Amino acid sequence: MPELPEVELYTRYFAEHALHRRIARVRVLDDRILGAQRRATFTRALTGKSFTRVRRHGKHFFAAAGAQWLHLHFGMSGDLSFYRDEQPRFARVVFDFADATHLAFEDMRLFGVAELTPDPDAYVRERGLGPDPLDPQFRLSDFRERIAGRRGAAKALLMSQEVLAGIGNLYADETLFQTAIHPRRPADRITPAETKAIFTTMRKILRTVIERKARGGSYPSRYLTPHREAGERCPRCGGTIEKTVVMTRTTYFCARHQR
DNA sequence: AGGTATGTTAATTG
DNA sequence: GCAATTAACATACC
Repeated sequence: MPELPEVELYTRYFAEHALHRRIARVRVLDDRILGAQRRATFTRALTGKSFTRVRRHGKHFFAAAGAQWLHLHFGMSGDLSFYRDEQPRFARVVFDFADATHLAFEDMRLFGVAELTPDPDAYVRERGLGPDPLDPQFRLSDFRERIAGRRGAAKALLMSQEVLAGIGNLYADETLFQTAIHPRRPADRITPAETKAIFTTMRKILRTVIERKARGGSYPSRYLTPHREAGERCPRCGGTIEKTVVMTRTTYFCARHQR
């Protein structure tokens, strides 16, 4: 599930519950979640430490502990659960704190990763991740430079983590819906005005969704997201929502106002 | 039973 | 050679 807004909420959740508690024990319940790292390396580095601060870049989460950073990627089904008694069914890594509370990293489908990294900035650089759209340093001019020369589908552009870090299938569709751009439009046929609209609208969407979800709310009714079903009425123009596949991903759009 | 799922990457194609 | 596309990954649920 998680894209940038959801990972932002996980980050806040982690900061609220898991910071400054002594890690008495680290339990890895399925080694496949660790990627290339060895279990002993992972558990040894974190045991006895405590998480002191958190960071997020796109869909990537980092928490400082001692000299290392815990890096989590939530894949398609990752989630966090802070609890006292009931360990979640799909917990893959559990941090047992000294005060008898626990934080579980759950991931049913195992596309996620839990690992250590010495430096989040270096990680982002080495991975070639693009800027976080909500970073105050991120400018329209940066965005223009990053998309220059690209020819693929508009949707592929927004979903590329090298262009921008954090947009996935859902918010790519939502951004294109609100800027009236067809998901298959070639990137080199997006006008400068549309590029600016994407830049502004995308960030507004991310901020709005974070705020709404933080208060336990749902998506605005004029958004595409609550109408992600073929045959639904478009809340902007009254057209019909269509379902198709773009770059192997299920895509919803309004064939009347998205061109 | 089969298709589907809000992600990433390795492999393949153009 | 580089950019764009596709296949593969693992698992539960409708």
